[in-house]
Amino acid sequence: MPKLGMEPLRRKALIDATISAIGERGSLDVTMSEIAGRAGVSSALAHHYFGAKDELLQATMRHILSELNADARAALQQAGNAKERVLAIIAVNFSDKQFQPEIIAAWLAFYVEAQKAPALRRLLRVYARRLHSNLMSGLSGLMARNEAGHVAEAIAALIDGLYIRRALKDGTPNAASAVALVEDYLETKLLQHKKPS
Amino acid sequence: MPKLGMEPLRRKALIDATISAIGERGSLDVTMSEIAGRAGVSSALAHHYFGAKDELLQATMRHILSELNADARAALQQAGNAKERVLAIIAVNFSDKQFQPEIIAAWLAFYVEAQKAPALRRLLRVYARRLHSNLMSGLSGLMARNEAGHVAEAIAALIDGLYIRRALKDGTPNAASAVALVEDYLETKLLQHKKPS
DNA sequence: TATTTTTTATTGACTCATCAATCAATATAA
DNA sequence: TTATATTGATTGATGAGTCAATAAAAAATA
Repeated sequence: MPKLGMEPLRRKALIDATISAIGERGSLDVTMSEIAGRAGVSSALAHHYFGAKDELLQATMRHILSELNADARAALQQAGNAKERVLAIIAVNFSDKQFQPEIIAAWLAFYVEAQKAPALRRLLRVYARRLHSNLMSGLSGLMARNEAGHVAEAIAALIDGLYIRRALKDGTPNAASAVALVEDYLETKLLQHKKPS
Repeated sequence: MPKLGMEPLRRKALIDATISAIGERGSLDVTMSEIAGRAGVSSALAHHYFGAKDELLQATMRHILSELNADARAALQQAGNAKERVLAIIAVNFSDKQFQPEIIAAWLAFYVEAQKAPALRRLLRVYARRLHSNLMSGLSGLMARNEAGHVAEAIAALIDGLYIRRALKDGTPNAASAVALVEDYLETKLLQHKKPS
């Protein structure tokens, strides 16, 4: 059993520390020392493994994105029909794992940072495209293609909007009501545009 | 004709400069010198009139909020019936004046800053409440009260979501399609819950 | 009106704190 | 004895906030 190097362990710990630090401060204005401290190492080591702060932030965003993606894939696997696919994607975005203060704060902060950092902007674009295509994978079986496109846009906007609004409220975010709201929208649209089968 | 002091002029100029600086940088990471420079004064003067940077940022947020509020009031004045009231509020949020890159960037940045700055958080709460009650002023005439509440929540989330998503795209934001999306949602809900009259 | 006096407007230069990034030095393991 | 892991101490830049000094305008007084 080969003993792995420290690198992957440290990277993971630093990324986790970054998320929790961002979650607590509510913004990317977190020092490398703060992050390193949470991970139990010196700031010099953080620089050693990530080079610059930007890269650590990018890696963190990439991590959040890939977790979300993994969850989405798994959920789609379980889904039996088209409608369940859509519901699955909605559910993933408001799952306990995703819809928690830390992660929400990180999303918001990264959205802002993406305004000046092209690398982050690219990452967020990837996320937007993936969300859209995941939604379409279900919606296109339920209504006309162009209609499905509009509904996907609306659901995506609803999700982002609910995230941002949740960030404003105190206490534990209530995922249930958020899901209910989005599902209600979907239900309404399904009644309106039911594809003849 | 009394010659007014410089204070109101400078304050206005500094707030405008703040908005444009935030718009360009895409975040609140703007120096006082940068802002002061844009307003054609020294950073010392900015401190003289506003004390601290936080206060300038708060004043800027308050300014944006009050402009939006003024527009909303004016639009509601014009509206004849309940439905027009709702449409008016939607229209205001995507008007040329509000739905422009600078203002959108500012909103986004302020949302993030509100996570740590209680004063800004309070301001955003006020905005959220006002938007909700403005929407309700029309919706409650169109459907049952509890249903109206849900629809108002959804419209508010859609608006915030469309703002945040627009920030990601390049080029001039396309307000028309955003309005169409929200209006389509409203239309659908009206068909579904039309109040018997 | 001409003058001093006071208030308002404005800035350059400075201080102080914070932080990202570096590096030489040390410890630990292969 | 070479590669990996780790840090304390340092550097350098940046930027908020202060302050004493000057300019300009307004008010008061002669």
